[in-house]
Amino acid sequence: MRIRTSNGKGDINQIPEPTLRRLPGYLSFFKSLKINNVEFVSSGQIAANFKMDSTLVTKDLSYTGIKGRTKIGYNVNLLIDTIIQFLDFNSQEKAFLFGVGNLGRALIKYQGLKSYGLHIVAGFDIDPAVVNNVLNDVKIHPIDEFRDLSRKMNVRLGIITTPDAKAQEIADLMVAWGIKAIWNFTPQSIKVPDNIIVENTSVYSDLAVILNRLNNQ
Amino acid sequence: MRIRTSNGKGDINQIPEPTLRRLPGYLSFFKSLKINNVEFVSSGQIAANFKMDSTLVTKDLSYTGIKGRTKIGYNVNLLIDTIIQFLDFNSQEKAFLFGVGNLGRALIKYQGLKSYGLHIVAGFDIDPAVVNNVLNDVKIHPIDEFRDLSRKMNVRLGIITTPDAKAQEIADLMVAWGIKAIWNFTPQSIKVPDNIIVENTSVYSDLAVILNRLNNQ
DNA sequence: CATATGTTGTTAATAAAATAACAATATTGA
DNA sequence: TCAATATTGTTATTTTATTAACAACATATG
Ligand SMILES: NC(=O)c1ccc[n+]([C@@H]2O[C@H](COP(=O)([O-])OP(=O)(O)OC[C@H]3O[C@@H](n4cnc5c(N)ncnc54)[C@H](O)[C@@H]3O)[C@@H](O)[C@H]2O)c1
Ligand SMILES: NC(=O)c1ccc[n+]([C@@H]2O[C@H](COP(=O)([O-])OP(=O)(O)OC[C@H]3O[C@@H](n4cnc5c(N)ncnc54)[C@H](O)[C@@H]3O)[C@@H](O)[C@H]2O)c1
Repeated sequence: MRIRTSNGKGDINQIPEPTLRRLPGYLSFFKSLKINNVEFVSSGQIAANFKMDSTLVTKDLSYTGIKGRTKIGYNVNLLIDTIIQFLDFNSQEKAFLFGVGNLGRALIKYQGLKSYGLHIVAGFDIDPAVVNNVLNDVKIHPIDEFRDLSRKMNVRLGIITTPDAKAQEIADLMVAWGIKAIWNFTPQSIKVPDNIIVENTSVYSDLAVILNRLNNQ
Repeated sequence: MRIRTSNGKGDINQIPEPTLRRLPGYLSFFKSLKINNVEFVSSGQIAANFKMDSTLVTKDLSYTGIKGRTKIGYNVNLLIDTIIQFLDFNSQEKAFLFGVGNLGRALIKYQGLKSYGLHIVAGFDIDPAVVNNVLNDVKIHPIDEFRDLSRKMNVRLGIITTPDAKAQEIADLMVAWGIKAIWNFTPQSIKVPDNIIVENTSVYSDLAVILNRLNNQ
């Protein structure tokens, strides 16, 4: 699911975004290999699993700094550790989530995100029916507590799962109170200063691709 | 400018996937313009909203066949209608959803998907606590009713929101009973015959990008 | 021990996408 | 009416990503 977002880059040897996006998929595959007690895996085997070119796998993995062994392949445990390290998936980045509705609740309840580096530490909503609830140890606060909690907790990442129409006002609030990166699940494009990182997750883009493939080929 | 209507496999003028993925974002923007009674919009204004190059906007829109007016821009209503038509977002493609947990429930309950061409017509689960429930007019069935319902309803699209470890077995079942396209929300890569369309929605890829931007620039 | 072979990892070639350049032209306003 | 100009839409160029080619080499095998 991906929409290329502009990002300031000073680093000339930066990892290509397509590579970055493929790494979590590799990781998931390697974890399942580990469960099946597979010790080594070659770029060819990885490529076959994802129906892609093996040289692309090699190139992708080389960005993480991992070394394979000729005629043997890559050590699965090492692959897992290296990718987790490379992607900061053990960083437990703290995040605030705004809009604890259907999707917001699913994200908060989903424990899997923790092993991919994300720790949602608080939710915010305007609906009295959800405010002050606790889901999975995550407390839901009224919006006006954001300011104080932001100061206290030093959170850099904010997630928007409010209705589309509220996305911009929440984004403005986030910027005002020190959020550095915004993960936007609404289809609405939000406007923020250049130094703020924005990542849009658009299931609609995926849907567009699926319908196009179903109907036009 | 050439109108590109057919996107068959052999067609030289097939729409690039990046373009396809951007169209729903444009659509959302145009809808908000319509709400604000904006009648015309130029590629420059669109580009400014998304912080992108205006020629790319022009190119993207040209694939849908829409014509702009020099010095005026594009008609907003026409843009909306044309993109919806182009993306088959009024097709109400029927879909089965497997695994009515946190995420599956959110998708079923989310009415917004209807205006993006998707109509989830039934859910399937193994948990007795959810089987036979009805969410938003969508009934949850036990897995073993899939075969009969599949025959009856002629559904082409299947959604996987089960736990990761079950993704492959559900995919196999789908293929066996005639599903043509699979939308996979698990990080697990699934193996299916070449003629089956697979779209993976990976929030982990988005997360990888966010953490990379936060920590490495 | 020596040779054949599978695999990595690098460099070169190709393909795809984004950006730039620019020509055509409809609209505005003097 | 006519020149100035904003905007589309095409073609060319540049950039980025993928695929191909191949050299290096560790391992297995005879
Ligand atoms: N539900 C899904 O499966 C799904 C899938 C893809 C995208 N989305 C997107 O996610 C967003 C939310 O969808 P949803 O189905 O969870 O909606 P929802 O209506 O269930 O939840 C929205 C929540 O936001 C809260 N809210 C409203 N205004 C707020 C504000 N100003 N500040 C804080 N909270 C506020 C509401 O009280 C509600 O709890 C939408 O933009 C939708 O397009 C949802
Ligand atoms: N929850 C999220 O926000 C979220 C976000 C991103 C990705 N995901 C992915 O979505 C998947 C589901 O996540 P979740 O949080 O909804 O999990 P969940 O445990 O809440 O839901 C899984 C559901 O699948 C059902 N199930 C189990 N085995 C099944 C089978 N063989 N056939 C049919 N149904 C079966 C379970 O009964 C349960 O209702 C996971 O792979 C997860 O990685 C979830």
